[in-house]
Amino acid sequence: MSDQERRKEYRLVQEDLSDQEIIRLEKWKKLQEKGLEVFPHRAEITHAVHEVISEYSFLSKEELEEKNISVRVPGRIISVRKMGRATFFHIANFRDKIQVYLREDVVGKENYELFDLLDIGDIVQVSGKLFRTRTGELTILAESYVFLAKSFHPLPEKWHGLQDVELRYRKRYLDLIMNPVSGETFRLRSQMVAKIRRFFDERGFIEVETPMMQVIPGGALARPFKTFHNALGIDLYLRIAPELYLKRLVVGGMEKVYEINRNFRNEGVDSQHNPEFTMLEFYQAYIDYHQLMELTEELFLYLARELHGKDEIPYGEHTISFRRPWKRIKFMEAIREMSGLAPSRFEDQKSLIDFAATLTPEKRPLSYGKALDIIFDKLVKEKIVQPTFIINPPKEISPLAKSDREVPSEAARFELIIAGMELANAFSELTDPFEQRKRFEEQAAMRQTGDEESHLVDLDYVEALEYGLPPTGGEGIGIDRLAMIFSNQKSIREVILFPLLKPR
RNA sequence: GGCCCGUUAGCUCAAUAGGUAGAGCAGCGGACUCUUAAUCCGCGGGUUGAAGGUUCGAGUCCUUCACGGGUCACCA
Repeated sequence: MSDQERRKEYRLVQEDLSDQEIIRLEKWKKLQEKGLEVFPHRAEITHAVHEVISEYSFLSKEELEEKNISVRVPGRIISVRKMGRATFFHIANFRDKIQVYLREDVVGKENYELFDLLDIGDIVQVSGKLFRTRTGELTILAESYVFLAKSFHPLPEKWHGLQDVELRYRKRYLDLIMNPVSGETFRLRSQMVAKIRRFFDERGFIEVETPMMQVIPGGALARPFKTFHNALGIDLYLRIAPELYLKRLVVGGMEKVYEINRNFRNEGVDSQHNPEFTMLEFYQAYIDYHQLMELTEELFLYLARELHGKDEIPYGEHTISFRRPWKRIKFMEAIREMSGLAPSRFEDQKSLIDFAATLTPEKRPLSYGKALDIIFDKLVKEKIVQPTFIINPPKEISPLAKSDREVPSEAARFELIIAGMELANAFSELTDPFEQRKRFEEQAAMRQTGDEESHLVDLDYVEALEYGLPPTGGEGIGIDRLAMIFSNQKSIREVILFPLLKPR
């Protein structure tokens, strides 16, 4: 058969086949001709790779010989060292690997030669006895092996792994096969989420799921994605936050409630933002935002200890300490102390607003509160490294929060900043239905002036408040960013398995 | 969306000043029964992201486009 005929016959997705791919397809055909099942249905295994390691890696060479342990382990071939009539190779799964020793005098000439039809990347099951090599590595002395799956494409280079960032995101499976650090990051994320659930479950919270598709997207200041329901003939929005639904549940008597789920915001993509991201929101009746700060400190310290066994963790150039108590500083003081602006700049509100306007391309007139928010974001946030609660921001940028009891222009709210990123946002929830309605109407007025991120009026939610929302503290924590902190990653795309990319 | 950078063999990267596109890994053939980036000998592998342009000659210079990374803007 000519190369061209082969290329036509083998219908791989990728149309131009390399020599290496044709060779792999030919080898696979030969396996077929030998009567081997080329797409087997199941494998009878005794251990996964990591189970062999966790159960037996502490046994010495002598102990292994004495115990004579047989295992049947599946894995992907990731490296091969052939020396005539003996071959060493490693099989791997996720982030664990184990060596296999294949000898012609053990498996027989025919089975040994069959190995020539296998390639790096193929998945096999190896049966044999555990032993230690001269250099002490735990190894399976193969007595037999079974073909489980063919890899028709060559894997990336063994030493450097897969470096191309775009390919790592588009073909995450290759990243996971080749780069152990990546597997470790996602394992840590999974454990982190499990620990968060345990933390809240142990404190009597119940986990719920609320609508992702909403008629009025609320609970945050952001632009939504729009979609359409055919049968009902209505516009729907992917949620920007679960907040208003969770508070309806507190009205209904769920006094401690949380949700871990996706939010969608129709905004830019960068190292700290993905259009869909995972958010933890929790609400506890009868507590205020000061008690939420205590709870937040507890949660983060618990996670640091459970995931890393210590109170301080490295993040880039820094060491972040979760030791309590964390710094608390008023929003306005943070701006005065850290923005680098001269004290005289704060004497005149109008000139401050004009200055803030120079920091943003926004053409609309800014309110005083919005101007302060911009100055905080641009000049202050990035300077904060250690966990810091920024408390009492302006009320007008906090339409769902109670006012501070002493300074009514301030909100009973905090934002948690770590490593220059906003990790959490929390407040004493506004429970007064009349005030809530007024705030919504003010937001609606802002929308009239062109602010697309202002909150929409949600009278159904106001009606829920009219039935009585107890005093409640509520908080949202960005799970992706939290995973960044705990896995020491600088880009949100490193902690999201399939970040949004333009289609190829 | 603006600006800067990148795109060369399956992968990781080279290619002085514009002058015949190379190496390592991977692959193929051979030697080799404790190797682990195995080693040794030999061989094949490319529309240099796409399309134009300048030039005797373009991976290299110019223009446009595509995708990605960084940064700024919006935002958590």
